[in-house]
Amino acid sequence: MTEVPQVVTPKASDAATTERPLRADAQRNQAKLIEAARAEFVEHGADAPLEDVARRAGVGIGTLYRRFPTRLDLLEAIYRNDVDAIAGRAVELADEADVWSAFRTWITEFSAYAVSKRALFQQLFDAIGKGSATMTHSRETVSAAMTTMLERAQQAGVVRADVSASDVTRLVGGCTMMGALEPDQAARMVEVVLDGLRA
Amino acid sequence: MTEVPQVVTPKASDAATTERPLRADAQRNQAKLIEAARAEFVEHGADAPLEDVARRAGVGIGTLYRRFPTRLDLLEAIYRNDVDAIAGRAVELADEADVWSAFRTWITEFSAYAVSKRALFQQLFDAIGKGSATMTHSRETVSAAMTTMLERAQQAGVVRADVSASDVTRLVGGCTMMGALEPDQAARMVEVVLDGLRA
DNA sequence: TGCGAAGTGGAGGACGCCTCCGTATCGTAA
DNA sequence: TTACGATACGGAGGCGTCCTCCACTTCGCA
Repeated sequence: MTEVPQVVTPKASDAATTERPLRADAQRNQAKLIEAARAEFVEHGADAPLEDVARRAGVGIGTLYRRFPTRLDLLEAIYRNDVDAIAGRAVELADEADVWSAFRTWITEFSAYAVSKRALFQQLFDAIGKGSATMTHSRETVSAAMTTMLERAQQAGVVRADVSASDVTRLVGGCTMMGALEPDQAARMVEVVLDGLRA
Repeated sequence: MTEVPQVVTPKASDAATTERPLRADAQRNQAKLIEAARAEFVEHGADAPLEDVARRAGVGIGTLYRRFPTRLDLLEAIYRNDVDAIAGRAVELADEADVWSAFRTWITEFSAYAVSKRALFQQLFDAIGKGSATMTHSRETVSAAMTTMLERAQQAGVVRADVSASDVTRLVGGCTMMGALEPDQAARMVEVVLDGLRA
């Protein structure tokens, strides 16, 4: 219900490291594992048995462990995947004729997603540190998407011109990440922020 | 180093429930278990084997499980214990001649403790919910201690009069609980707050 | 001092974690 | 197309932790 991401981008080898790409079957399995893990973690919490994840993905437990040596690696992969999906959603929404509605939709989806995964983020964040490649990637990706959405909305004159992308990120982040809020309370706060942003 | 609490108050049956008190040996074991669990969790993280906790306490694993059916129950007991210790510390400090120094010490210790256990709290909080007896007890106890410390400091004229206990709690809480801060960064923020509070 | 209630301890079954290596599949070069 | 090394797969099994269960011990009241 608050699940935004579905897009499984097999992800071309990103960083500088010159590793040869995964074999085709391995790539398929990796994608299946991420998908299965997401589903399993949603249904049974973030410490569902990894054997169940492997079974659901239709691969052996050994394959899971080769690709994701720890549970955290799996969580990290899901997270990256989700961040990419959120950015992808911004691209999709860029086609919408109603610019305000597109902006509004994106912010709402983004924050709903953030709320639903707050505890998970905290855990990841604590474990891998804010300097990690994943966190940098996440910051940059979200920031780029936010900039795109915001600039379009500002050029169309539906969002006030005196706020920056980082302001908006901080505002929305503040509504969703701090404290243990009820989802609908966070949603109300986001409504207020959106109201404040509208030109 | 950031470990404030040592006081193990065996805790008279608190709520309304008319349960007969624990037998003396059971009470001793309960205290030993809490103490051992605290030590074990500090040394090996919050998912140290419960068998080790039992061994360290010098009791059987069965005894541990009878008293604390889940790991969370144990964490909860430690937390309650700690909250009581912090409140106890406020009482101790009420004797200090230098009122400002006492206030400052208490706030510093309080926040250092909060920072050191932030992740744990988050976990507990998410698991048992803010309406739980433990959380209510915690809120009330801390609030009472804060009120005591603050009023004394205000009457002595060392802390500005226009702030309430809940303001201060929120300020300090804000420095310590939000985001994944480095301990010394949090400490600096607390310094700033203290500076702002001084009359 | 005796006796029932309360408490204890730890063996053992269940279950999840993770490794290891024989087998299968891929992809490239001829 | 074949052939062959590199790459990847699967899952049995060893290990460690969880948690239950119940025969035995201890407490504390009369």
